[in-house]
Amino acid sequence: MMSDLLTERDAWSMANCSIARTLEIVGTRAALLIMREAFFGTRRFDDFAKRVGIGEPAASARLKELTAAGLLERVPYQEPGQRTRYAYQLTDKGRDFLPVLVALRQWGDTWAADEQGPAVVVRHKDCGAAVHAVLRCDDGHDVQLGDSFVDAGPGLIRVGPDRPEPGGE
Amino acid sequence: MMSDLLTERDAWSMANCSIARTLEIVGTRAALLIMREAFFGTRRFDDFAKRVGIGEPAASARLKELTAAGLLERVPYQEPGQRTRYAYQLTDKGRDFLPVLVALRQWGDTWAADEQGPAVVVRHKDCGAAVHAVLRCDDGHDVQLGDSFVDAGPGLIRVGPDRPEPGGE
DNA sequence: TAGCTGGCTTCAGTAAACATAAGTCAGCTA
DNA sequence: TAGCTGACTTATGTTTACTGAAGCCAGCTA
Repeated sequence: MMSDLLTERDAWSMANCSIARTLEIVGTRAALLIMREAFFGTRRFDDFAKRVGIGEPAASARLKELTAAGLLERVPYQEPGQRTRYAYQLTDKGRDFLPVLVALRQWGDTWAADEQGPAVVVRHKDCGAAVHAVLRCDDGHDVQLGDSFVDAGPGLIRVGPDRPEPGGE
Repeated sequence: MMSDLLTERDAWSMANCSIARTLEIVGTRAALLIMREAFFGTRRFDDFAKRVGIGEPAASARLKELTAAGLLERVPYQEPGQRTRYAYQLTDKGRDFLPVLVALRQWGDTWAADEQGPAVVVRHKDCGAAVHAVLRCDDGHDVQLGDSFVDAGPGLIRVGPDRPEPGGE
């Protein structure tokens, strides 16, 4: 679980952290639940507010952020006898967020589940079996928990020396 | 991406939602970044505050919540010539959260990346190849984006009728 | 025993994310 | 043209998550 890199954790900066940068966009409860709803198929403003359980101003703010960030797009639609309206729908960028939601749901199902079982299940279109998020390496191996370690990437910013962590693994 | 269930989305309640329940525990930016640091090997109070970039009161509050929720545990340790101190370390419940962080990092690497590439890479212990979160169904098939749909689970609470979503897929 | 240090807690204030309620506006229907 | 509806926006207030600075306590070292 640990590499030598971690013994010099203070030697690198988190200024360039993909997790932190992702959370700048979807770091609120409401934004993540709006993404959940978008995957459930919700498209209309009022429905987002109602189904996420937030007020309209909050829905407006979060939808605007997610649209500006490119996870959702406003597309015009027209129902017969109605004027043109706009629906919020997932872009490719937004659709690619599904693994995060599946992983969150999966953790909740495992560790914070209701007695009655999960409310919703994501299924594979082809076979109908339940879908899970799993870890896999580029060589194609399944990666079990504890079988991975954190390494420096090309964008790592080093800033100074470090002291060792207590205990060790 | 959509099932017939979604055309009756208002017929089910999200009172029993694993994603929402998970976000009750780790729904803040600081809590998620503390979990990131825990996987990086950080164990001491001051280091969490410094490396996450939050104040000590915020670190204290979030660490207390994560400990109470069982993702972290306070374990005593003693360095030579020092008194007994406590370190925060991941429990099984906390370690099982890794796929969420991998998925978040992966999305950030893809869609909000720095020009220089990612700061850190998670690697497989056995082969050193980079680790990714992928979706797989219980029948063992890889699930591509768009090849899944949302279905009712046993814990679904139905509440009333619905109106159709605009547009359709 | 007097400091020093790590690991917090307390205090006071700010900022962000929310709530509720009311208002606006476009354009279809009557 | 007058109302109605969906989709917002605006106004105001509350709650939650933070910040910085200071204080406290245990126990090791001098």
